[in-house]
Amino acid sequence: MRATVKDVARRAGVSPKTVSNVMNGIVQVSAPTRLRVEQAMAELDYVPNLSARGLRNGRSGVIALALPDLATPYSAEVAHHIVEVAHEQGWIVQIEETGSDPQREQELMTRARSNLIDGLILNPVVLDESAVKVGVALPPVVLLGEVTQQLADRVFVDSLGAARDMTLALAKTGRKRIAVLGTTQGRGSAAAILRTQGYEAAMDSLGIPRDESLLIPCEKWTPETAAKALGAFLDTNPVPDALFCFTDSMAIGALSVLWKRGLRVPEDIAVAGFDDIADGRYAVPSLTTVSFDKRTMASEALRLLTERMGDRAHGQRVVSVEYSIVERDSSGA
Amino acid sequence: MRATVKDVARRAGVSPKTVSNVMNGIVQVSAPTRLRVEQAMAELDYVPNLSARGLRNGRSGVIALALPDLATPYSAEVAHHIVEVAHEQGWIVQIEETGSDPQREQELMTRARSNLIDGLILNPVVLDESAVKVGVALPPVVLLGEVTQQLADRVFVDSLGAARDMTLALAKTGRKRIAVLGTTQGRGSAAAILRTQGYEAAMDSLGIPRDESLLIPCEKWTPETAAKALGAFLDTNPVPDALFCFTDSMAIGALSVLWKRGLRVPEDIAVAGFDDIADGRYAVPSLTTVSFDKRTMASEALRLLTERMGDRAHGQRVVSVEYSIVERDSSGA
DNA sequence: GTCTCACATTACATCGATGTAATAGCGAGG
DNA sequence: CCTCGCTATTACATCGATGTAATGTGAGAC
Repeated sequence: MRATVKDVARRAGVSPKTVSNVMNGIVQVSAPTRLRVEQAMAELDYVPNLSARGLRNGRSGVIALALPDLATPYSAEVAHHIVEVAHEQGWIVQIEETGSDPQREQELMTRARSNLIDGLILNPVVLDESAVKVGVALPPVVLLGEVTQQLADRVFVDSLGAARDMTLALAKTGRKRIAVLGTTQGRGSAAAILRTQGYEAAMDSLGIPRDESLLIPCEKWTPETAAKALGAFLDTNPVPDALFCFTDSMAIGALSVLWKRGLRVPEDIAVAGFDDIADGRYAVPSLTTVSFDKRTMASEALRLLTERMGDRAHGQRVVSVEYSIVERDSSGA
Repeated sequence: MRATVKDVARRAGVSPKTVSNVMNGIVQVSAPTRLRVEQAMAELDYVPNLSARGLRNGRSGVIALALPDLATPYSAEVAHHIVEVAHEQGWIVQIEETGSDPQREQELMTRARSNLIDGLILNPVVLDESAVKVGVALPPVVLLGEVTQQLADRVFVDSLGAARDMTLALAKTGRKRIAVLGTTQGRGSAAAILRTQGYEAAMDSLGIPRDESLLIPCEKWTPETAAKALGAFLDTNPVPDALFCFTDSMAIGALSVLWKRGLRVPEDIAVAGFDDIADGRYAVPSLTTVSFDKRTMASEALRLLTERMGDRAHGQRVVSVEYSIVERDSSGA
């Protein structure tokens, strides 16, 4: 059986509450008593029961991280940084995948309210509208990325500005027929809309007439779907000068298709992505992309969350993470 | 304030225990009573407090997944499948990163014993020896992958066999100077040792004399380190016919270096990896690799874990997941 | 009509840690 | 020497859900 405060107390010859006081350090405990208790804890190999503590305190020390799909390189990198930062601050991280299953969102919210978690970092992609349920009965929530409605604290990268700057960077070398991959028809994700707008803003400012046919739709932002979408596009359209993919994952799928078709990157067509995932650096050719510090993103998200948990925050706060255009071989800089 | 069993009981005109009985369904509850209780739960938007339940039951419904680094594509894919399978079975998953910090392992074990988790799935890489601490006072543990000592239940892919088969597959097209990337000097990870042995077994059976210089060491299995290691190798050695990288991540780093040096894959050199990560399919050229079903791996790991949690398991059990050689463009099949 | 027996329901205690309020201990000032 | 006042420590109740043992309720058998 595992030791409890009671056991430690008995061994140290004090009351359970004194043991608790030693652990929490809020109430004064005399040096000799503290020493005896600490020794007893060590001897019994005492480890506090977090369920009991959570029940009593109403806090569990656990935060949840909800992402669409952990296997996506971008999500994985974000998760990595959040877990790392959270651990440094003593938080335990629970993973929730929202996937494509809309019911999962409901379960997630239910679980979020089951008191096992003190806060939630949510990367909404499919579930913009579901986030509406972020109500008063829920623990604090921080959103990651672009959204259509501002419903909670949020950390994001300026998709519109970044897409505009990337388009301008591609145009810099004289390329005019610039296509984008990843637009959505009808109501799409906030990121898709904003990145498309950024692209169009850049084309407008360059004085290049808009060409609807250069908007290559791709609902799911994966290499598979991107490859398929680009393949279909190339079957019926002339090759553009440049291709701006809305994520690096899509760009990797695109590079694969271009290579298979014998199109040289960047000679025949420049390619760029968004997110600066690790794989882009080792793509063939290495991928030009929109880069930002995911570590900063993670620590800002955690800061917002913990501040709100401590009731030291009011109103909805928004933190923008700086981005930069990183030009690698795929755009022939 | 959130509703508790007491509130639900009051509203339904029954005792708290009856509410509990309705939820757990072990004790018989008459249909009308059950209905009243369920209605009351719905009206009050009742959600059970998992801390309280965990305290009372000694079970939290949470399992931990410990990986070296969540940002690694392989780890991310494994995590994805484990989270997915676990969620289907109603488990909550907590993520722990063991990283390169050896002290993290200790914290991990401590946390594992804090009763917030009912079981642990551990992917040991750096921490073979630390797993020794897997003692009686710990919750059930399942190991993922190769280890040097059999310390707990385990799910793995036969690294030696797979490495042998891959080497044979590369040799099939007449290639004789086959190098491997990812060997370790001195005591390395179990996987590194076994894959090296598999390669050597294949070379022996082919009657090709061993050539120590073709063992390219690379301690950390990342694209960065692989690229560096391969670059250094190529600076001082003739180009081999084929290169078997011990992970797909390393292969991706390798492809990048080969391309930068103007070496054509597979014409000048065939390349293969191990793990069948999604990116490999979209590498340029697409990557030949050792493939296995990660979903099966995940569900087997969870099966072993839950069986042991239910005391329905004795002795140390080992499950081997089948692998296959998938030949894509990088080996010119 | 009464007695049994089976089953549904309840009162109470419990899991482990900790806040609250009361107590014990001790030194200084009158 | 006694009281006041401060600090370290303790006893007890509490968080919410659930197992245990006891109680209540009904149908069926004689």
